[in-house]
Amino acid sequence: MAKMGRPRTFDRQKAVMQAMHLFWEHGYEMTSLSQLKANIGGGISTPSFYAAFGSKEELFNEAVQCYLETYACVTDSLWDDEIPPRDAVELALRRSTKMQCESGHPKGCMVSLGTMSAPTPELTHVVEPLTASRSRTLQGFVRCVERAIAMGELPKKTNARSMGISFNSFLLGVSILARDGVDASDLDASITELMKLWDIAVCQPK
Amino acid sequence: MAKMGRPRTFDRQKAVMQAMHLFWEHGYEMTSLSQLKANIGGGISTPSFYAAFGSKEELFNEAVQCYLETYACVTDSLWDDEIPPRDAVELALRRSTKMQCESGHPKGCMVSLGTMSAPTPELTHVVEPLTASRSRTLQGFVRCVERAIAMGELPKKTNARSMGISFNSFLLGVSILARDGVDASDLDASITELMKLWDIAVCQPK
DNA sequence: TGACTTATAGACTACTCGATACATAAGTTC
DNA sequence: GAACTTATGTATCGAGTAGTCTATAAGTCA
Repeated sequence: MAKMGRPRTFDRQKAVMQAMHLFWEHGYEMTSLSQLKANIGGGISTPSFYAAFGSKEELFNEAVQCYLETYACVTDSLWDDEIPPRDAVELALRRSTKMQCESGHPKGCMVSLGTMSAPTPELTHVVEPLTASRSRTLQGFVRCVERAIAMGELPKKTNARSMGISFNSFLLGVSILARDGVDASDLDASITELMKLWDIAVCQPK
Repeated sequence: MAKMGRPRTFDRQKAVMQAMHLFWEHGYEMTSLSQLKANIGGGISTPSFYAAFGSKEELFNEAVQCYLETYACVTDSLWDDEIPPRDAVELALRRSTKMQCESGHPKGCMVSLGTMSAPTPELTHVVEPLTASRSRTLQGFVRCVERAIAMGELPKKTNARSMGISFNSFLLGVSILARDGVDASDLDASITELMKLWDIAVCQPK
């Protein structure tokens, strides 16, 4: 059974993706309704926008959800117990960095850059999914180190949280460096450096 | 000789500092004139604002200059040739991280977070001093590694740019973690981890 | 004192923000 | 066909944006 009523003149799912790119680029507050409307299906009117998405905030939530289900999956390896923990960490770093430098979408990570997306206290709840995602990624890095300790790959005295924070902080910084135009190859080479942190921890006396 | 004309009712230098804190917290675009006016000397009028500072952009420039001359000095060790290069890197990381977590001012680094401060192309020139400062800090880290290589502390085959990017990316990430409320002690411990990157490079075969 | 200089306060400009009312167009269902 | 449902276009809302105009207050200098 087909849907009733006058059909929409634009592709709603495509519109959410376009909105995601705008929010990714400029953040929540700095992306205006005019921008969003202009970039959806070659330009739509205000009532069409509200009929389709409810409000700017609701569209943002959809856009964030869309990001988390697609681009943000580059760090999924952190929760994959079938991958050796060192590989899981390295894979997350390399995949995320590669994605952040890709062309075809804004540079950097929408989740990381979302820190400055809603600077006022009233808007904290809007970016809550981004905050939660950052927290989850940090936990993912820590988890991999803990898994390596449990497996006996890393010594028991290894400080999992400190190591996790090191990897995570590096990755957060990549968003800013990618925005500043640092080459993907340079960032990838620095991951090779960073992974030595893991290797030296392996050699540490028990 | 005293200054002519009606005296200002607020401390101009203090006002620049207050503006700096606001821009630091919310970024350039997201800090409104109303906020700035309300937070200067217990509240000033619009004409007073423009008489004293010229425009929002000019005040921002002064605020950035103020930041660079004060808080941003935490990384000065990177250019101090009297400090051994490893110490210079560690000092920059620890001082900056400590500063970013201090109370009494916004969390994180104004320069790092400035990436999202002016998301539109027309505003690129406004945040240019911040962009330049980020570039300079990256060069500072690379420079320390190069200095260590020249001194024979690190092997000649060390990739200075990769190592520099690793340290710098970590430090950029600290701004986001500090905003997310990660403890200063946890960040400091992760610096201890990160510095092992240097020590393993020292042990590398020539 | 009077001329000069500077800062102040209140009112106002043109513009953009997110969001809404109302009438109409374009489909499906009966 | 008529009833129903949904999307669209025009016009508009009140609030907030950065910034300006005009008049006045408060100081220094001769």
